[in-house]
Amino acid sequence: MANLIEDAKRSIDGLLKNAYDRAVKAGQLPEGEFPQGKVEIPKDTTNGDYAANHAMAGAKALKMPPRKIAEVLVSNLNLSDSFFGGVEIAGPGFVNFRLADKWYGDVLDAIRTEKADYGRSDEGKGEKVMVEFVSANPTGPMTIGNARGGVLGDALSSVLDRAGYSVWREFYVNDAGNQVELFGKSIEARYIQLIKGEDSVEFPENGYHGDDIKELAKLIFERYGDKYLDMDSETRCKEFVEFGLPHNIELMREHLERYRIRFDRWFLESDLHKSGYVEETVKLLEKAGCTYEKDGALWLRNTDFGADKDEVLRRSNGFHTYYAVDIAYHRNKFIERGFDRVIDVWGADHHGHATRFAASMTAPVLGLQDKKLDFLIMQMVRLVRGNEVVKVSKRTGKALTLNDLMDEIGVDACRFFFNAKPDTHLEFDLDLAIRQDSENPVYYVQYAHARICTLISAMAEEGHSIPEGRIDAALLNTEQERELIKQLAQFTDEIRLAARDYDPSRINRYVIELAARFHRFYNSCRIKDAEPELLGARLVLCECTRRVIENSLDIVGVTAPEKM
RNA sequence: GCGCCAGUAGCUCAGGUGGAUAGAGCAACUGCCUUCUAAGCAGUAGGUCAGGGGUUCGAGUCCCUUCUGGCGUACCA
Repeated sequence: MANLIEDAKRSIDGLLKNAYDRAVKAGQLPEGEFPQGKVEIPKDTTNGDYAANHAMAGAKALKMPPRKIAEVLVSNLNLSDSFFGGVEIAGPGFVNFRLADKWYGDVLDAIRTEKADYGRSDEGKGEKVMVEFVSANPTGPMTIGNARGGVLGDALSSVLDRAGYSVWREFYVNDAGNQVELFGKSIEARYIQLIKGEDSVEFPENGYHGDDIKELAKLIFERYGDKYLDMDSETRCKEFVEFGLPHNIELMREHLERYRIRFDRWFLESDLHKSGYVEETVKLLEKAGCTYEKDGALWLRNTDFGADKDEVLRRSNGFHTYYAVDIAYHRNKFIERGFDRVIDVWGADHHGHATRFAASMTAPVLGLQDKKLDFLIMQMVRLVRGNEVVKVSKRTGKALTLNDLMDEIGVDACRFFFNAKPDTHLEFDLDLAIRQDSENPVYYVQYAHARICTLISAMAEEGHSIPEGRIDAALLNTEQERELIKQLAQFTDEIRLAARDYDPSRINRYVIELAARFHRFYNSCRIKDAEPELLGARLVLCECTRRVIENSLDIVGVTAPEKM
């Protein structure tokens, strides 16, 4: 579980601290608190591989000009046996360190030892985290929005898992409530229309207009004929729902499987109703005096918890609102199932709900004081065909489904493309995305991987296998080789940051940069005609690069092809 | 009205919690394949970081304000 970047940074902190102590002992610096500085990787490598700003940060406390402090510190540095081979002072007082061969060798060793586990850390200390995502309504097929949420949730889960959290993926099935009733009525209308003709019955005003509903009606007719025609509407709708929901859920499961997403659990909303858990949770809030009655409905005093408005828990018709169910569901996640942290991946059209809901969850009676509820709010996807905006609406039934999209552009491109920064709108141009050419960055990365695979097997055929054991990193001394190794070293830290910020799209950017550095190396450093030792060292570098590309793509859920 | 998210090159976007001369990709232009995959590489050009104030050694990044776009503000979920 190596993180050579953090190791290097920590090491610089230690080296400077020792230098400071020596300088104080020699009377060169005033005694006091060692200045808290930051170690960074400069954009421009002429400023070294790592830059420390301790001298600048300590200028005030030590009452000396930063450059002078830097000079004293550097003159007291002892770099022997460290990761570093050189140091210089630059600009207003930066102390710039240059990495030595040992560090580069350690990076390659770590990758070769840890293999598929390279990139893992114990940052999360096994904390139990649930990521709930997709949770699409089972009343119809999944859409482009679900495509984005699916990748974000899945990649976030992967990143958290590798960062040392214990991760649980969950799909919440809204198989109860208003929209399910509407679902039944929509099938009913289509069923009757199918038998008695288009104009025989009016379609429900807010019903689901999609073709999938017609197909469900057709399926029912093919299987059971007109036996539902004389039934009373209520029973008929109930039976249609009982037929349609499992059918749709199974379809979603299939499509998500194709999308390379597998959930640990599909949690049914209806179970919360059946078990009485919703009722129990609402009673809890009622007893604690968090509610009041108005206009025949039961309201939650949400403003008491900092929200901007109160919420209805039980409608005047006696049914619980989604809001009450959501509170019960999350209470179940934390209390009954013991998750320390829950991350809900929601679309931006729910963000208002998220803030109010987060307020509700602080109600003391729920007992979630030491629990953590977070939201990953992703902005909307705007579907465009050239200059034309494509409307996405389940009701009109004209939305492009996730499955259609996978047919059109392939799963790899889909997964890679939707793993974009969550908090910006995603403009998805279908004309562009449908093109399977170099414009799509996924090919750029996959090409690098395939290039390495064929190279390694071609070399093997010529009798050059990858050497065992530690290689002499001093051989890999060109700028391109050093830059490539530095990028390989960055992987563990990149995962840590992606987990910390709930931003798995960092891995996309990371692996694109990794591929770029590999291509640069490949173009400037010949392998085939190199001296045997250098050839071996470069093969090791190739193999390490291949491994890290594979590990990265695995997080995003994209395949790493051996040839293209 | 109020709240959340965004505004960086012609287009799509990065910018590591305040650091050194703001970066990629695409599009445009110029080079590099009898030599390991040219789905690649090297280079040129392209900027009032939406506007205006402020905080400090130092701001794309933090604070205030104005403008623009998206979303939310249901006894729907």
